[in-house]
Amino acid sequence: MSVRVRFSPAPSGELHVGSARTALFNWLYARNTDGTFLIRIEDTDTSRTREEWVDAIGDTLRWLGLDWDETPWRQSQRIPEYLAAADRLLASGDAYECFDTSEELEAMNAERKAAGLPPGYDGRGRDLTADQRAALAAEGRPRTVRFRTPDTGRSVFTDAVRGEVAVEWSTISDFVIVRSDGSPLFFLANAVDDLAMEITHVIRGEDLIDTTHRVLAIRRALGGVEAPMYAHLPLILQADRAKLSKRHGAVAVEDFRARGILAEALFNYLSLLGWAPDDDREVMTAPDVVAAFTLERVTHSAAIFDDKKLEWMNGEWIRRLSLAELVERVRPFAVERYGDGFDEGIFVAGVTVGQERASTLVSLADQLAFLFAGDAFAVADDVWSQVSTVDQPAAVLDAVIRHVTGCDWNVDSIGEMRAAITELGLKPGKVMKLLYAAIEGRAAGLPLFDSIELLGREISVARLVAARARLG
RNA sequence: GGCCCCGUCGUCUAGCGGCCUAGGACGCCGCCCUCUCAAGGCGGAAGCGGCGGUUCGAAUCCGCUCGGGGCUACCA
Repeated sequence: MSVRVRFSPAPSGELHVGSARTALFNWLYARNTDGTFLIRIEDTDTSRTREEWVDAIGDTLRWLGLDWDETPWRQSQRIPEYLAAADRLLASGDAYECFDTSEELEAMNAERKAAGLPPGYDGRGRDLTADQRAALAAEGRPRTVRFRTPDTGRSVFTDAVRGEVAVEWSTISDFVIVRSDGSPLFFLANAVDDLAMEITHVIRGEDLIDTTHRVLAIRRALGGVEAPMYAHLPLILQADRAKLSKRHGAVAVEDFRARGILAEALFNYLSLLGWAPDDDREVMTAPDVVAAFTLERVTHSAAIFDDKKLEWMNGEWIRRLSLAELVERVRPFAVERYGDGFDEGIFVAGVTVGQERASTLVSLADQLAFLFAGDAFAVADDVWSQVSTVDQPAAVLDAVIRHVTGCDWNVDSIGEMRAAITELGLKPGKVMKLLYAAIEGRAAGLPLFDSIELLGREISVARLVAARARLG
């Protein structure tokens, strides 16, 4: 039987890295097994769904390199299917109608809490007669449909990464599957669709592990024979071990993209959060990961998202890109910043020099600022006060100005300024930050000699002279 | 509170009874290279949560305990 997996995002915001990791693992499994990767938009909660997010999530998945195989399913277009399923459950007695108001339910839970009982529906609507239901409905009370869970016994399923997972049915009370506004809930839609889509493997976050029992119960009641294999992935946590949230920096994939993280790097990094190949490889291409991916090697414990390691990996990928490719990746960030003074030749030369040490596309684009600053170039006060404290700043600048004014115009000749500095009895490394600031406006940046060559003699000398003048 | 899942360096992980005086990577520290450094090279500190068992032998198996996370909605 061919593998069919699905990624089912709720379009209530941008794609979260946790969701992206779930999508990625589904995709990896499908590609590794030559199976089918499907998308299902879970938009039954109309109050939280926004159409723009549907497109945005698709764009993000494509950017990450995750392609899907068939037209995405939309739960909002399948409401009649879910309600028909609910009717069948009603007819078979697996579900029943309830007419409790939210106030009554709140009061019920308050009572249970006071009595030391866990919260949950007490089953008060289970045995209403048809007449009673009609009467309650006539009162204008809200009508919901609840699924009837067993009172005894255990629910057991085998998870591909966790093994056997079991829970007592007595701890799961009857739950709502159709809201009072007539719309279906997650559990129902999930069971109906996994059946209809012939999903063979459900790969998702561990936060959903407890819902599996309920979805599986509905599935069985609906006549589903063979259940899909479930695989619950460890959660991704932030540094304080709490769930990833917007309060703690970037959590949306688009945030990383905007920061200049490469899709290759995020793909690679996310692959290694909760999974590892059976060797020491870390920097891996998508085909490498696809070839090595198995559910058996998915790890069990929650993983903390390490931004530092992501940045390191991003640098690795920046170095692996061809120059032409890197230029195209940096371009939008550079155009955004230097639109007016943008010069293609200078830009490409700058990226060439910066590729070796950059960690993000944004940091690389930022380092190019001095090349496009023109007459607006200035060294910020805080930078200046930090770099002007080197030994003999005036003598250093005088010597360098003299050198740059007269030397041949190539990197090696420009670099001979080191000798001029040494002659002053100084170690070049100790005073270079002054020169970096004078030329690039920052204490550290693109390699200086290349930068001076790129800038040209006239502008370079002018900037050095300006710095000298500032010393007084 | 109840239920479920999880527990190897700060972090991601390798490990599936002897190959482990626990390996790799990020980060950190030091040194080197050197024109800054966000790159490169070399080296270092750093971990099996705890307690009992099983066994000739346990990071690996079992129990308890402690700790972390998740769920407990007319969200998904």
